[in-house]
Amino acid sequence: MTRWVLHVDLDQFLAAVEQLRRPELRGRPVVVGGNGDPSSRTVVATASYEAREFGIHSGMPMRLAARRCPDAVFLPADNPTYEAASEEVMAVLREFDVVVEVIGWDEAFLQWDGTDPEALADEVRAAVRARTHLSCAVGIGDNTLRAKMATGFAKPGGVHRITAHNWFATFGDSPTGVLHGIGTKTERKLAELGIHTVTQLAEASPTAVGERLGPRMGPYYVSLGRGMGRTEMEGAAYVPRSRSRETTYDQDIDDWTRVLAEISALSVRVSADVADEGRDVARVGVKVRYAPFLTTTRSRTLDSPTRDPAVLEAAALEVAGWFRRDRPIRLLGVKAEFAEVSVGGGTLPTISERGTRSEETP
DNA sequence: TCTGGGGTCCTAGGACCC
DNA sequence: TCTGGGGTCCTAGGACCC
Repeated sequence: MTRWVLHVDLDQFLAAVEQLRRPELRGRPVVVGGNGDPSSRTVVATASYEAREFGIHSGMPMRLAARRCPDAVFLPADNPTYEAASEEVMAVLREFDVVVEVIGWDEAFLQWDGTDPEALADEVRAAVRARTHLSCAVGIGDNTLRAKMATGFAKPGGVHRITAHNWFATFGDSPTGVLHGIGTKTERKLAELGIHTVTQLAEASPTAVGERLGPRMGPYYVSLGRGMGRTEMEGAAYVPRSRSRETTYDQDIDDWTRVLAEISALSVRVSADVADEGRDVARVGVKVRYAPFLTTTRSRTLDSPTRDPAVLEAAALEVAGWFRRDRPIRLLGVKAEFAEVSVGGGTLPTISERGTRSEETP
């Protein structure tokens, strides 16, 4: 028996769900995102494979997507429907003899001890397809990182395995940016240290990298280069640390009376989410993005934790009052950070215990 | 091509206390 | 007197991910 991690990733999830409930959309370029208006200030959440052939991909501004494929079907994101579809898939996964850790609507890790992970992957794909009519790819690894990276080779709808045996053969010469957890900024900083490839990162001194990139992040990045990841999944229900709501306006806002009204409205929405959560809030934050794209945040710890909507709104308005008012605003946001939570005997860290959290990776 | 929304964790500096 | 060292909390910002 060997410990395996399977990374299950649904193909073009949002577009697939839309094509499922509207069969006339099958085979057509479908773009899901924002309010469905391709002229609004939003980005693509998911593009169907047909749309990807026009060069449309997640994160791309809607306006550009519309220019690349004017005949695509543009749909608003219908989150409740995607959540429900996701729940169905996760329920199928939980029927296997595995520990399921949900990563997002369309992704989950499975922890499994056995001898033939490909056989399990095939069973999982078949079960998901039979029960939900959705297609998924499965990456197999000896830890989370390798399983996740394997999925890139498995898409769409296939299976691929990456372990310590083929890690360096597969990624050794690749740029560090291919690693899950290293983005463009970190890739650039590593390059400044003379570290360009995965192999070079693996062989780097964790301390030296830590001096440039932080005492925890430095050694963590080196571990990524070595292909290290978790082998124990978190099977317990996810407990959120914060809830937030934010809106980008199609027209910049200049009128500060309107700004405060929007902050109130956002705080009401956050309070509703907080009420659903049934937990007290310890800190309230406000985010302001000025035109053209300058983002600032301010926050305040409450005198005592509360879920009282009136107190949360008053705090949000107070914090909003600390911002400069002399330039147009394109985005406003309100965030609530929860006080400590106890879950099944254990306690999640309080806000003030941030930074002392346990290691994620060896 | 002017760049969503909802999250997580880390970093660093200053306040404050002993 | 111009000089400490550690520890915790708070805050703003950074980076990354789905």
